[in-house]
Amino acid sequence: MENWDEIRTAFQVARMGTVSGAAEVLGVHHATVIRHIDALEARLGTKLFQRHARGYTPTESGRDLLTVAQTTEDQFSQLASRIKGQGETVAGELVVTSIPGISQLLVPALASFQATHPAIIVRFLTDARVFRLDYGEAHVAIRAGAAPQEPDNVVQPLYRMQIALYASRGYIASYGKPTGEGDLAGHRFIGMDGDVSRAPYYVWLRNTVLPAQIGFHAVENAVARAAVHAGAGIGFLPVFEGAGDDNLVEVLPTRSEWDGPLWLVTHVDLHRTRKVQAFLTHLKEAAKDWAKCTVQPIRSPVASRTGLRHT
Amino acid sequence: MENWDEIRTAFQVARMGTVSGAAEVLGVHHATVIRHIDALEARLGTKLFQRHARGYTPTESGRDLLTVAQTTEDQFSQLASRIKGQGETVAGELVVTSIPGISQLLVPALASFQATHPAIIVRFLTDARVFRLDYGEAHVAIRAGAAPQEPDNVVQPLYRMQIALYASRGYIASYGKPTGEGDLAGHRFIGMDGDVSRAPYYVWLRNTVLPAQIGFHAVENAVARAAVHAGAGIGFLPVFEGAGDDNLVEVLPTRSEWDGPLWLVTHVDLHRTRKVQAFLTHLKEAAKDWAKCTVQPIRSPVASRTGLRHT
DNA sequence: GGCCCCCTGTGCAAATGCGCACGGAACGGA
DNA sequence: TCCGTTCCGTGCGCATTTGCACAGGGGGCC
Repeated sequence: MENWDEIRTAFQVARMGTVSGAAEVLGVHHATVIRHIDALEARLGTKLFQRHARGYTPTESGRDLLTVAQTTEDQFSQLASRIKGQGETVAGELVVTSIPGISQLLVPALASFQATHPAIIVRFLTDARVFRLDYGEAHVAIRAGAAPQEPDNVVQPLYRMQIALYASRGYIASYGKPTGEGDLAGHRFIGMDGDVSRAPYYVWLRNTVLPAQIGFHAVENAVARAAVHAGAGIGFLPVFEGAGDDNLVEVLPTRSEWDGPLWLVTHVDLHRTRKVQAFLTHLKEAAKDWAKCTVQPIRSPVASRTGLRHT
Repeated sequence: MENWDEIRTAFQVARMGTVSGAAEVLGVHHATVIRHIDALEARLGTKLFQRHARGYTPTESGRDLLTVAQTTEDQFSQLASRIKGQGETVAGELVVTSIPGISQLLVPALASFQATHPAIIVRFLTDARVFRLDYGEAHVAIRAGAAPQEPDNVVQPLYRMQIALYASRGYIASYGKPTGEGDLAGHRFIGMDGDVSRAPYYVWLRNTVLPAQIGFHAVENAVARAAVHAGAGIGFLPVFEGAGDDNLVEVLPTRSEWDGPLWLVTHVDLHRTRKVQAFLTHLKEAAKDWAKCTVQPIRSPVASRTGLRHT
């Protein structure tokens, strides 16, 4: 049953009862309609219509086709309205992705967006691998680091994440608190392997302290955070995490060159839809508040337990 | 939502994930597939797919289209199997039409055909007006009189219906029984108006007796039959009706020139289908038995009552 | 009974749509 | 890092499809 257009033509003929009427509805010449019917009947090997001078009367097969195609047309028109309308409504799935490290920052904004638009279903993908917008894996991505350069992606700055050096109270009790940048000798630091190690503050770290001082290497931000809590050394944390944590002491204040910029990335095809636009404005509004307040960190069981051991 | 073929193309792309794969399934060039997708998206004003080098990933709209078109394809393939198969099976509706006067003859054959093929639904149309086969009003028609000449109709002889002159026992008791063709003076006859009056036996009647002798004119065969039963005069009846009726007396025996030929008529488009062929052979088998036995007439209440009044 | 209108059906020319070819890009494996 | 494969995307020439015009036929109305 190939060639669905011929079915549509036969459907209109069965509905109208005449070739001419169907041709007018379909916006084609009546000769085309006749040819479609002839082709379809030849392929099926059965007459769909009784031809006479006053029009075409559907046979049993033709009436069967009529009912089937009627529902098809209904389905298709409903589909068309859904597709045409869904670009204009804020509803359906919204797939957001980011690196896991900033999920604490984003989840409140996602939750409030979902609360504002109940028809929205949020799907928040956080994974070590980068989800690709051009493969349709997500509507919106929040990326950290250098501005993404991929074509067909709309990139706009979202937030400058301030970074500072922190140590746990236990570490300070054991090794003392450095007085400044020049007083870092003899201290132990938390470093990173992998992509994150190319972040400007880790580059600064490798240029400033001896390699042997970096005694703990992680590949995940969450592990580095836990290491700082556990007193394994001095490590970089976002200010929104470190500032609200009683167990942490700011060793060195933020520096603008350490700032981790966050980028709001969308695919150009989805950027103009109302759903994505609504989320972008919502997220940018939320980002204004990130500068004012700090986020209470969620203590993981491991971090809490090892942190308490030092007190 | 015009152009169902483009929906079908988009459906295959969504199913396969690649333009090339869809093109292979559809049996067209992949350039055609791309053009269909582009046209459909332009008409809908929405992207149905995320394009990338490894293929096409359906968006939310594309996935919606996928599910809708999937059911459509299922429906169409089922429809095709039904239509292709129904020409080969003896099932579904069988619409038969005839003049009302010979329904008693046909109904037993229709009933036994329905019993032989339980999947058949018989619809027996008897009406004063002639149903037109070329308008698809019936599959098979049983016509009486001159051989039908309409084009596109397949006509074959079915049966020669023998006609004789009958009177009720009451009429014979009152007016006597004519001894032969020369003894009809003073008797009263039942005549017909309309098309039936051109039947050869009614022509014979008008040529043989005086107009004033035809004292009762009917437009329906059933009325004429009832008039004979009621003793209103001598009238023509098929032998299969008159011979088995105790209330009737044969006034003049059958003559071959009175014979009412019955014709089996089908439309050329339906003639070759198995369903119609099965019915034609069944009916012709039944017609062989019509010559041997007579049909017990169904007494209408009026005919019975008035007929008894004369006894 | 005659006229008119509507509907079907077909030959022919034009146009849309198709296939083909090539270029480009990306992913995976060696 | 290079090469091979597998995609997508586009310009060009051609074939199928479409539109047009006209003929033919039947039904209804006057």
